[in-house]
Order: sequence, then C-alpha cells, then structure tokens
Amino acid sequence: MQKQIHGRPYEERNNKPHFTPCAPNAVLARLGDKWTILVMSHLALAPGHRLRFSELKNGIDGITQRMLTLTLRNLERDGLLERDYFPEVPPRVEYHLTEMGASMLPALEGFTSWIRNNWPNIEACRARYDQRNA
Amino acid sequence: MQKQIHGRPYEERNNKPHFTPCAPNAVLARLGDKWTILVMSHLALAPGHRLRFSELKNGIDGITQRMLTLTLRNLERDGLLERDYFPEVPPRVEYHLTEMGASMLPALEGFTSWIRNNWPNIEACRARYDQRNA
DNA sequence: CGGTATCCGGCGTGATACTG
DNA sequence: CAGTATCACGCCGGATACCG
Repeated sequence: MQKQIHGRPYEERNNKPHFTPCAPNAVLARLGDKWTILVMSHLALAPGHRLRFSELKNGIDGITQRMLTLTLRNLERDGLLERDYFPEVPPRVEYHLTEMGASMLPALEGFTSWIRNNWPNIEACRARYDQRNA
Repeated sequence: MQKQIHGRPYEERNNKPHFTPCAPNAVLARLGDKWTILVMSHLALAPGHRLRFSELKNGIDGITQRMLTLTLRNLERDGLLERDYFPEVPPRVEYHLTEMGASMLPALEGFTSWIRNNWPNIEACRARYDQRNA
C-alpha cells in the first residue's frame, strides 16, 4: 500500500517525503480558475443539478460568453457535467452534473465551509501583512 | 500582486471597482497554483509542522528558489504559516504552520481524498473526450 | 543560506465580431 | 440562443545573476 497524503502518493527518500508527480493539484487548479467554482455552485443549487446556458450566463455576474463556454467544456471534459443539446427553434442547451460531479459536492462543501469560517481571519492577516510591508 | 480594497480583491471595470466572484475561489486559486499544495503537504508531514527553507527546496522536486520564496510569502500573507529567522552564521530560516494553517489540513484532506478516489475516472473521461474531438 | 532583481515567453482571460 | 474566431494584454512562472 503506497503512502499518501492529500491524495498525493509519495515515497520516503533519505527519510524525507518525496512526492511523485501530482494529480490533485490538477483538480484544484481547475476549481481554482476564475469561473469554475461559480459554475459548479450554481449547478449544485439548481433543481436536478440542471441549468441552461443562458441561466448560467445571467446568474454569474461578469462572465463572458466565451469564458462560460470554455469553463463548461473543461468540466465536460473531466466528466463532471454533461451537455444536452435540444435542436429546437431557438436552440436550447442544458448542462447537468454527472453522478461523479454530484458526488464531488459534499466533499467540496467540507472544504469550502472551512474557507467560509476562516475567510475573515485570512483577510485580516493579509491586511496586516500588507500594512507591515508598505 | 492583486488589487485590494479592505483586503478584498477586485478589478477595475468602467472605472468602477467590481469585486471578483467569491471568497472560496481565492483560496482554491491559491492552493491550485503550481507549488502551494506541495509546500503545505511537506509541512503537514514534518514534525511540529516545521521545516527550514533548504529542506523544502530539496524536498520539492523542480521548484526554483524564487518560486519557493513567493509561495511561502503568499502563505505567510494569508496567515497559514509563519517565518522564523535565526541570525546565525550561516543564517537559518524555518517555516511552520500556524494554528489556522494546521486546522486547514483535515478539511483539505476530505476533499483531496475524493480527488484520489475519482482521479482515474477523470483521466479516463478526459481521454475519451479528447479522442472524440480528434 | 536564503533570499532579490531582472528579463522573457506562454497562457489564461477579456473584448469584439461573426454564425448556424 | 448558444456558440466560434480573432486579437490584445497582463501576469504567472522559469532562468539567470547578484546580495547580506
């Protein structure tokens, strides 16, 4: 059984942990980009975890059509949501979380709840740090 | 460094401040950058959650001095770790997790364990998606 | 030993125009 | 309505050199 921490396999080398190239970072990087977590949050709240393109666009303040499309494509590529195209007039496109996408929500919520609880403190630390270095 | 008002990041749009989407995104973005998670993981495993600069540098494969310094400064600014300078000859600098930094570890572990369990599936989805669009 | 300072290339993001 | 195509720009991160 390989040793792991934070989902990252590592080996002991000279009595020190040495991490093999890194998977969880890729997921965190995806969620950490500018819009992904907002898209996931909106779908998490929506009935049936399902929204159409325009609902996402109107619900997320400031996002451009291009960035919403790119964000959705990336999530679709990762298998976290699926795209449903309805060839009506005018055309309609809906996005819904996959089973895996929905299963991510509780795990993510655990972490974001820590963030919510500690965010004021983080902001205070940043302000103090910036003031000291002014 | 990002523009800030009251410790909150924002961007100028039409000469008016427009706040970037949400707080969780800021933390996820920090953790999602190239080296932060690796630094946190090493400190998580270290006795006393404490390591000196050179131990981190040698333990994290491929990181440059510059990027390690920047990563540590950002974590220090957020109040997740503290820097201890010992004016010896040669000088020695240690970094240790703060109480808040240590409290983040279990919350983060919950999420990264989900990633660990689902990463193979994500990789498979990506491969399928890329093949379909080749 | 543990940093800064400087330069530079790549990529993520935004603005805008066009399309089925 | 829900995209794509194109161009521009800022910033992250890498390489290198120098410092207390």
